Amino acid sequence: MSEDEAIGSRETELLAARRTSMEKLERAGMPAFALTLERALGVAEQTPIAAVRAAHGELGLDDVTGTIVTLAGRVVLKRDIGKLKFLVVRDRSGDLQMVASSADLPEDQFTLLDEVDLGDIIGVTGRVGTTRKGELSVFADRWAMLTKALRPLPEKWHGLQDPDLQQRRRYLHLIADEAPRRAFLARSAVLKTMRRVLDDRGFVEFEGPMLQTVAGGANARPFTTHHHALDTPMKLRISLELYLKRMLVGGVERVYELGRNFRNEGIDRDHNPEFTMLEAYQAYGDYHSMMELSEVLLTECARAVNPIVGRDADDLRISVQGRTIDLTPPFARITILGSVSDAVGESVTLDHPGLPTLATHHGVHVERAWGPGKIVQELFEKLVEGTIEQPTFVCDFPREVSPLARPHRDDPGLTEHFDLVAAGIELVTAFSELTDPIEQRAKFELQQQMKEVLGDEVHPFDEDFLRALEHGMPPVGGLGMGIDRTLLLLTDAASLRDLIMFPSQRPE
RNA sequence: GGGCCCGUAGCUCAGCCCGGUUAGAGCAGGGGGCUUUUAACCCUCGUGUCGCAGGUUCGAAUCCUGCCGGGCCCA
Repeated sequence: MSEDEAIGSRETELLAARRTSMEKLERAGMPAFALTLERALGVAEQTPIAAVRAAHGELGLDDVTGTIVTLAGRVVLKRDIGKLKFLVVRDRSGDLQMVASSADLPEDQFTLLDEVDLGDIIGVTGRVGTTRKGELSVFADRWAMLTKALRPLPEKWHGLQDPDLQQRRRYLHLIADEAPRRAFLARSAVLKTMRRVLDDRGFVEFEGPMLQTVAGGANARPFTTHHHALDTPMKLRISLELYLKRMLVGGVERVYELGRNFRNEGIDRDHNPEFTMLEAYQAYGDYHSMMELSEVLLTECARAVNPIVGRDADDLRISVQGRTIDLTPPFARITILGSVSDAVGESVTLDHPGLPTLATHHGVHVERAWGPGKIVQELFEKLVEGTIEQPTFVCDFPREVSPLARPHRDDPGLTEHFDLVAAGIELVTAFSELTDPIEQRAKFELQQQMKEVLGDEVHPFDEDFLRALEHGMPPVGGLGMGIDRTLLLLTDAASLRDLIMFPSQRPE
């Protein structure tokens, strides 16, 4: 937006005042946008504010040391007493007060401080000490503008409250509030921890294609686009699975991908059109191996996130939505049929003749095309999933609803498929993977028939994936873990939008 | 898709129920003062699409309808 498009005279006036300050600085020979700290101030390195605090925690009142430091950061508060000015500077590690006295600074340097506004990024060199009230400060010998802010900061006490603006102008939210910074750091900690755990176990990180001609591996509407050079429609991936399995066919026995999936569906507190998933595959493992891996991944991520959100690193009893969730392994193991049986108060099996009636009785709308397995899954989601607080492996999903999992070793009507649920949130889905290409084709065909009957969009399935399976994939355990949902649990956030710095939004 | 709530200055919010001077405050900003402040303080300065459109009325930020944007809950 150019300045003449600014709406409202108040805003125009604020912007004009900052332009005027900028011009005054430059007329006085101080660039409003410095090249480097060294060029501006003659010092190459800033001292992190946390380091200044750590080194000078024991000073009493009115005690100025001989230690010279250089701070660089954003001015977040300014108190001007006339011949004495107090500015609070914020860097990545914390806040520290700068004291500027007309007695210590050259006159032109002191006068130019009038042109420093809240939000400007400055550099300061001076002695570390305390004021008469004991506030740790840097007593400035010289300072320089590093970057002039041409727009004002949000309200200094209440910050940026409008949830829409918090997301659209996340840069301001990050300045005004520590919550988004914690969310950002927690995500980084989770990603780093997952890579460490998997790398230590011999897994190799892989990057599969995001642009695909067939978007498979899940049931979701894809985003579509067009590749001009190939003159062909393309889709953004909805899952990582099918390309990781191709790598297994190719002989990579332990492989994982941490990456973005895209689903062209609704937005709410736990859905965003783009979201981050971990998928990991371990040859010669099965879903029991994946349970152990899930436990390690979740607890290690908790230890990494804990210090960021103010818990002791090893505290695995975390508070989520007012309840205490104990992440200490081993997690509980239940079966989906057992849990649904408990919820309805009678034994539920896949050959239970009254299943549709039972479901309707419990408020589940039953589609004609649904078989018993789908009804059981719906009953589970409606009656059980949200009530599971402590981390629990819900095991042995019906074959009908789990097209990529292998049949259960003890019951061919079920699959070796578990979901890990905690605080009512589904965190992990894992299988003993289906390796039989004939069975896999039959499953895909069944899924398509179901969609046709329901009138849903039918997409062709991935023939090359089936060809790869026909070349032979070793027995393999695989898991998919939602990173955003894991963060929702570990940071006790209210919504995914608090954890995704720039969530999908309507254009401004 | 259904229900409830919100939208007033750059930011944070009053005012709306029960219509009636010229729509207010704090922060930020302009001017002035102040050598120890801690959201500094004191004096002073306001050209706002009261989300948009329509309606009711002598009169609408305020009541009604529709729309747009956002939030929470449910599906």
